[in-house]
Amino acid sequence: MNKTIYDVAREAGVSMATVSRVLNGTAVVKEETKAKVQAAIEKLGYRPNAVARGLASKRTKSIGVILPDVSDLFHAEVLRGIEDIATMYQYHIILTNSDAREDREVDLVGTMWEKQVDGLIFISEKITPKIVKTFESAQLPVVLCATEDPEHRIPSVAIDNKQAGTDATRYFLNLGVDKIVFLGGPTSQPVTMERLAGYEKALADAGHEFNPAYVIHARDSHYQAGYDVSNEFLNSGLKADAVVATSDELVLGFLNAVRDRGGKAPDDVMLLSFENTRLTTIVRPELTTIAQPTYDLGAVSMRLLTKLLNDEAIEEYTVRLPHSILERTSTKR
Amino acid sequence: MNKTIYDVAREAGVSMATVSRVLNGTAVVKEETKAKVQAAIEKLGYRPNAVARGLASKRTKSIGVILPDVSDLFHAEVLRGIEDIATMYQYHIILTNSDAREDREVDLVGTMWEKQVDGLIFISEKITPKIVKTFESAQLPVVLCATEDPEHRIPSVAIDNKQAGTDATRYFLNLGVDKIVFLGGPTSQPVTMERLAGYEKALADAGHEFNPAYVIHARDSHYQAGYDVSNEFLNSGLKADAVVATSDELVLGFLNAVRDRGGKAPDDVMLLSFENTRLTTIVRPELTTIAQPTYDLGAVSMRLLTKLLNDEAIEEYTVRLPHSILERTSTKR
DNA sequence: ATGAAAGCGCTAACAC
DNA sequence: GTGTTAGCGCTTTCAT
Repeated sequence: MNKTIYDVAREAGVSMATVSRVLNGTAVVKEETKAKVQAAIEKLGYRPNAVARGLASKRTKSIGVILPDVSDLFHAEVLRGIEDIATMYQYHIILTNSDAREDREVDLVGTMWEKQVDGLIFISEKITPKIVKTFESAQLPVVLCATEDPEHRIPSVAIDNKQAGTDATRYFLNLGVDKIVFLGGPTSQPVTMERLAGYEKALADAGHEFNPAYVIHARDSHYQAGYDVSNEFLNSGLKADAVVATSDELVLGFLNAVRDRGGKAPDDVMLLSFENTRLTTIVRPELTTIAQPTYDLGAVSMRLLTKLLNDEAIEEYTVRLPHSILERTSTKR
Repeated sequence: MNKTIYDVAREAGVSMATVSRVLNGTAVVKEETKAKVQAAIEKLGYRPNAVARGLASKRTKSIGVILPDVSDLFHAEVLRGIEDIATMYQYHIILTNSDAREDREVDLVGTMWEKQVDGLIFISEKITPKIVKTFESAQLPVVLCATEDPEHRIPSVAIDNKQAGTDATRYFLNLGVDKIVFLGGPTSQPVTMERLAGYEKALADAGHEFNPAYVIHARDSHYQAGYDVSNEFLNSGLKADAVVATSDELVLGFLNAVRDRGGKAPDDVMLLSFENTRLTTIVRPELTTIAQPTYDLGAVSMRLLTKLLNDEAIEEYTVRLPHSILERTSTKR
C-alpha cells in the first residue's frame, strides 16, 4: 500500500505537479485532466501524506492547545468549542495538559514548535512574563483563551471578570442581602483577583463596608478545596447570607458544608457561581450563575486564531465576550 | 531564526549525521564531540523539526484519539489518562470528536492516517464491521478504549460490563430490595445491553421474575435524557425501590424526577450508577457506583498501544480492568 | 495548462 | 567514531 503522489501521476498519465494542483486547487487544471487525476486517486485509494505536505509547505494544518487539565469540566467544554471550529477550518488539535505549571507550559510551547503547529491556543491561570517571552521566541501565533495578558500584548478571548464580579455582587445587593461571602481560588489566580476587585467595587458603590473575613480563598478551584475552606469558614461562626463563588465546584463545596450542618439553600444561604458548566442544572438546587459562554470562549478563540493565520482583518485583539446572569433556584426564596 | 541541523553541525564542526546521533542516541559518539554538539545546540537554541523527522523516519511520535465528545466528563477523564501515559512515552495526542457517528469515525480514521499517526486510540459506543474494516485498510495499530469489539479482533481495554451489571443488581438483591429499575442508554448501545444482560442474569439467578416495564432506555446517556425518561416512568405509576443506571448523569435524572414529586433518596429510592466520575461525590446524596477505573481505562489503553508500537510482548489483547462497588449514601438507609 | 526539478529538514544506510 | 549521500512524499518556483 502507501501510494504516493507519484503513483497517482503515473496512473493518470500526468506529472506529480498536476496531481498536486488538483489536490490543492492551487492553479487551474483542465477539467478533463482533473477528471483523470481524480479517477486515479479513487482507483488507488490514494491519500496525501500530511507530514510530507507539512515539510514542503511549512504549514501543518495543526494547532496546539495547552491547557491545565482536560478532565476539568470547564476546560473540556472550552476544548470542544475549539475543536469544532478547528474542524470547520480543517485544522487538527494537538492537545497537552500543563497542570498550570509554568515550567511545563514553557516546555510545551517548545515541543509545540517542534511539531510545527501553525498556531497555539493557550489556557492558563496566569500569564507570566516568562511565558510571554517564550511565545515571542517561538514566533508562533498565539491566542489566549479564558485568560488575559495583563498588558494585552497577546490576543485573547475572555469575559470581563471584574465587571462580572460586580454584577454578581450587585445582584445580591439588589435583593437586599447583607452578608455576602466571596469564595475564590488562590490569590495567585488573576481571575479570582479580578472578580474579587469587582466584588469590592460593588460593595463600595453601595456604601457597604468591606469585611475581609468574608473573602475566602480555596487552594484550587475544585470541589474538595471549596468544601474544606467552607467548613473552616463556617466553623469560625461567621454567618453568610449569600455566596459569590468563582467556580461551580467551589460553590457546591460551600453548599455541602452548609448541608452537613443541617442548613439548606437557598433558604439559609443563597448561592451564585461563575462557570455555568452542566453541573449547574444537574444539582439541586439548580445554581444561579454568571453564564460564561464556555463553548464560545473556545470557538471564538479558534476563530480568532484562523484570522491571525490567514492575515484576515481583525477588529479587536482583546475580545471580551458578554456574560449574563442566569437566575436559578439557588437564589430564589 | 529556524536553525537546522546543518547549522548545528557547522557550529560544532561535525557532520549533520553526528548531530543526529547525539540527538537520538542512535549510535555511540565520543564524549568530547557530544559535548561540542550540545554546546552548539544550546548556543543556537536549536530545536529539531518533528515534521522533517517524521518524514524521514516514518514515525511521528503522535497518536490519534477519536472519541464521541470531550466535553463529556467520562471521556475527559479517560483522555487525561491517555495523555499522561502518552507524555511519559513521548507521544503527542491528536484529538478529534466523532459524536459517535459512524461516518465521521470512518472519515477520521482516514485523516489520522494522513497525519501519519503511529497508532490510534478509539472510543465509541459501538464497533461496527465497517469501522473494523476501516482500521484494517488503514493499517494502523488500534486500541479500543472503554469499548470492545464483539469478536475481539481489535485489542481493547474495558471492564466486564455484564458482570458489573450482575454485581450491581445483586447488591440490591442482597439488601432485600425488590423492585429494581434498570435505567440505560439506547438499546443500540452495546454497553447498555451488556449491563442489562447482567441485570437479567442476577434476577434469574435469584429466582426473581423479570419485568420488562422496569427496564427503561433513555435516548442518550446524559442528564436531560435520564430526567425525561424517568418522568415518563414515574408518571406511569410504577413504583421503584432502587435504580441501577448506566451513567452518573442518568441516575441524577431519575433522582431529580423523584425529587420533583417530593420524594427523597435513599429513603424512597436507592440509587446506583456506573461511571464514578467526580459527580458522584459532588452531589447529595453521594452516589453509590460501580467504580470504573476511568483514568486507568485511558492510561492502560495508551500503555497497551505503546507495547503494540514497540513490539513488546503482550499477554492479553482483550484487557478487562477490575471494577468494584463504592458504597455511598445513595444506597444507605 | 502542464512538466521538470529543486528543495523542505531530517534519518539511515553505507562508507571509511 | 564520524562523514557522505540518498531519499522520505510532498509543494513550489521556473520553464515551456
